[in-house]
Amino acid sequence: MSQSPEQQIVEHVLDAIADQKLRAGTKLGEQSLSEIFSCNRTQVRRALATLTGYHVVEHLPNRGAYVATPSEADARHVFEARRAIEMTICKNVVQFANPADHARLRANLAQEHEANGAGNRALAIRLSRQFHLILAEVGRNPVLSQYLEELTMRTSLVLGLYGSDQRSLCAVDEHAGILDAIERRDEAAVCREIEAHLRHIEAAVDFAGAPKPRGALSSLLGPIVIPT
Amino acid sequence: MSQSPEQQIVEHVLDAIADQKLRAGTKLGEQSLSEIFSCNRTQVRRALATLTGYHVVEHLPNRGAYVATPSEADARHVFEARRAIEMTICKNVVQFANPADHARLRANLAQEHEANGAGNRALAIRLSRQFHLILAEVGRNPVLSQYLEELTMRTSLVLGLYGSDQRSLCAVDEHAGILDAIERRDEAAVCREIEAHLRHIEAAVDFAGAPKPRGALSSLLGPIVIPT
DNA sequence: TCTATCATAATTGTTCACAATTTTTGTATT
DNA sequence: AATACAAAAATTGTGAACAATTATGATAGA
Repeated sequence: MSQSPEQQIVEHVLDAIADQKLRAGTKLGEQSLSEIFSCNRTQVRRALATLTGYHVVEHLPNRGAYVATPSEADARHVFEARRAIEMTICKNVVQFANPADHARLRANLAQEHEANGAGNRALAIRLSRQFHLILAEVGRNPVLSQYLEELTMRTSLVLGLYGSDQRSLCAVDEHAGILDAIERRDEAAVCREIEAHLRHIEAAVDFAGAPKPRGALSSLLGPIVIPT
Repeated sequence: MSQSPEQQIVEHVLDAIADQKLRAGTKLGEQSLSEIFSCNRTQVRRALATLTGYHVVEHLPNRGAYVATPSEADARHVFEARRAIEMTICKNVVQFANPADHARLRANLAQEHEANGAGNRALAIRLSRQFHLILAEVGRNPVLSQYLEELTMRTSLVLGLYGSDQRSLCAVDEHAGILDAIERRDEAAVCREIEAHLRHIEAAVDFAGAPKPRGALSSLLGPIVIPT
């Protein structure tokens, strides 16, 4: 039932990054992780290698693994890649989306609104990312889905590192606009809006401001403490 | 000077796949590889994990690693992703390319012509792939470059698996047309031509024909036999 | 007080032996 | 012959010990 320790570590770290609980620069010590997830160091090692492949972890030889610290250039490259990929995804979405898909997106949107209303920032961020990932699924191209998963992760890292002004969260309304256009099957509008949306997010990033300090690993990750 | 065994294995396997010497379905045994590259099995293991991350190797638990066998759907998804990514790359190329970049592309094109004239199919394929990778470099977005590297690899796998009629090699002329448009800084033309080019390659793939048989590992890879 | 040096501790990297699983081979039975 | 079963061989997976490297902290000298 419960998956392998390796997958567990990968997913927990990804979640923690997406939720901005794990910040850029945080050291991911092998021993710490093996204790937190009560598993062998070998499996930690593999998980870290996988995360390094996703570009969300940087591996310094003999010095350990750290949550990646993307530069401004990295960030801009990630945003450009997102525009390229999400544009194509959206074209597919307009073509393929059925009522069930629409419902799924609507449901996510409602949750997003609710989280925003309740001031639950962490949940709002997570649901916002989720919206894009659902779009990718509906687009029915696993290759693009996988790339977007990686890119949204890296985006989370950027937003956590450089921060963004408060308006970026109001972008929920942009999601609503995109979804409306999708239901109208108005491809041109969808493309226009998704691109604008991504540019707004990028514009909201404050690269001038000093990168925020890194957090500590501590018990941010998996409180999977088995009391035996 | 000489890189780590792990990188060596990764690059040799990627080269062999790009050159279509290693075909889809070929088993990559850990022992065989460790003997061929005269290194530890651990390093083979890591290399195979990396290749799995690139989607060019499939890992079946307890059964070993095999050169991936993309389905027709996989292939179409890869081509669509390529269109999305190379389109954006090309826009950047038109914007950023300087005379040195033009020269680099011209040089590659000349080699391609030569290889075709000499009937050196393997070299022609390699140079054709190279052309796209140089474009990516000139586009100056490492994120897109890396994705394209992976996607061209997977394309090689597809072409090797399903084969393509002879015309696909004549596509060299399309490269020439693209380069011309780049030098004219005609963005619209470049985009139109690169998309057409990619669609031609996809159209040339014969999915109806039975997948070609897999090859043997044998000594296809690294003849790095150290006679001691 | 600051810096340099050295010993100690902690962390990462590598190797190897053993366990678990799958594949192959051989044999017997129908 | 063909199939089913069982033993043997080969292959993959795991864990732990050992080596190498880096970080830490104490001590001595300026």
